[in-house]
Amino acid sequence: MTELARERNRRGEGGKLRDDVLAAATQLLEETGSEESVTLRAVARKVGISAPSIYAHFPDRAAIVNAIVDDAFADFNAAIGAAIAGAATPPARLRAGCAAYLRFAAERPNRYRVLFERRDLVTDRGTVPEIRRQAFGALVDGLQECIDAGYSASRDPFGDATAIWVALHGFATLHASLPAFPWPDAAAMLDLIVNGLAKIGGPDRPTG
Amino acid sequence: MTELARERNRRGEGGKLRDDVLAAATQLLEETGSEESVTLRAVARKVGISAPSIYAHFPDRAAIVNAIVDDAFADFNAAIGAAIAGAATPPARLRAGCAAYLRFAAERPNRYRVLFERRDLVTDRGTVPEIRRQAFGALVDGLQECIDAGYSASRDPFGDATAIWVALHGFATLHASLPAFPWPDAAAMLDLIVNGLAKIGGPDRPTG
DNA sequence: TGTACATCAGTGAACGCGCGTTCACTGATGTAC
DNA sequence: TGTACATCAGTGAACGCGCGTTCACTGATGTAC
Repeated sequence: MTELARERNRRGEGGKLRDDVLAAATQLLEETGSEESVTLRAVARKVGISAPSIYAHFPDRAAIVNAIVDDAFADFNAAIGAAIAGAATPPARLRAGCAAYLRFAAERPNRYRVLFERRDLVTDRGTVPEIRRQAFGALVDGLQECIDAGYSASRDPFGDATAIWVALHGFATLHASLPAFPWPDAAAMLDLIVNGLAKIGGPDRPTG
Repeated sequence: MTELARERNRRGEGGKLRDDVLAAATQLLEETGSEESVTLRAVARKVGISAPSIYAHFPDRAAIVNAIVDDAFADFNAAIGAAIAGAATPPARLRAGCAAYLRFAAERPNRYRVLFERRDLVTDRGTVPEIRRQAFGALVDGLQECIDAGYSASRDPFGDATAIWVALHGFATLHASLPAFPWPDAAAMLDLIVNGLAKIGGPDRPTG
């Protein structure tokens, strides 16, 4: 990650450059928030190598971006998983997961953008890899838990989880795009979203 | 808008080129969905002029994009306004406005993107122009109407309208980005969002 | 009615830039004998 | 222990591209006399 000066790897350790390239590309993306700014030449400058050296490790530019996205999902899943694990009751777990979602988006907006705001997602072929669906799965499971334990009146956990997701995503992205808007704080927004859409009477209290 | 062949405007009608440039830029943006693709040269090619001619009408590239955004908001406001005007009761008006929001986003996703997904929004200086706040204002008013008429149990129309907005936006953008996801249809989503977040008992029925 | 001229709408070439990618290469490092 | 050599990690120059912007200009059009 040093800029310019960099020692050549020893024989057999050429693979280290791959990690350095990925780290530099990630940093570039987080600094600028723009996928377009992750150019081979910018990455090479940051790592301190020449641009063509990257071809030994990635077939093309798109491969770098793709690797970053999987990394970002891994972080995201870990953050949400940790939050859920730290809460005791089903509704607390649901809330904690959603709170972690908003926290991740607020603290690392450019990393969040990579998850769900990429233009080329539309053209992705085949099925979505498990790593990119994991957090949503946890949301559905969390809501199901709330239903089973009598906290939620939801009769369609998948649909209601989808509604929660779109609201969280909408808040996360608009909040980042329009900071001047008089947003409610994240906790208040979370109450509106979770209570309203997960059909939970009040925080941590059974409904009926 | 003809590609390549284009007759020189008569004297005194040079301003027509401004409209042509704007139309071509808009078309370009709607075709590609990417603001970056609205380059002076691409616009010039589409209009059938040379690139420097644009400078007679716009000081720089950013000015073109800005003009497009205001145009897009005008369309957006008109679509929502018309939908609201066509409904009779307060909750029907609220629903119709939200439905028009999702319809606009679904039918013209790239034009919608221009409204709330621009990266450089963050750097916009000063206050947001009225034209860019109008639709949200209508949403708040619509919810207030529902409260006044006894249809909604909301006690914070501004906050609850914000929650509705983020959910609509989240659905619109994710639906466009991830078409392969098993989305509920727009009407079902609308029910979840409006009923859950506007605190309306059922469609078109007073709550208590 | 004719003509000189100002003005307007738009052109074409050029600038320097950063980009992805290719190609032939260099020079240090480890290994086989 | 010394040395020839294969391999590995990476370089530097070059390609053609599209970009925003500048500059000096052209030629048609309308107007004043």
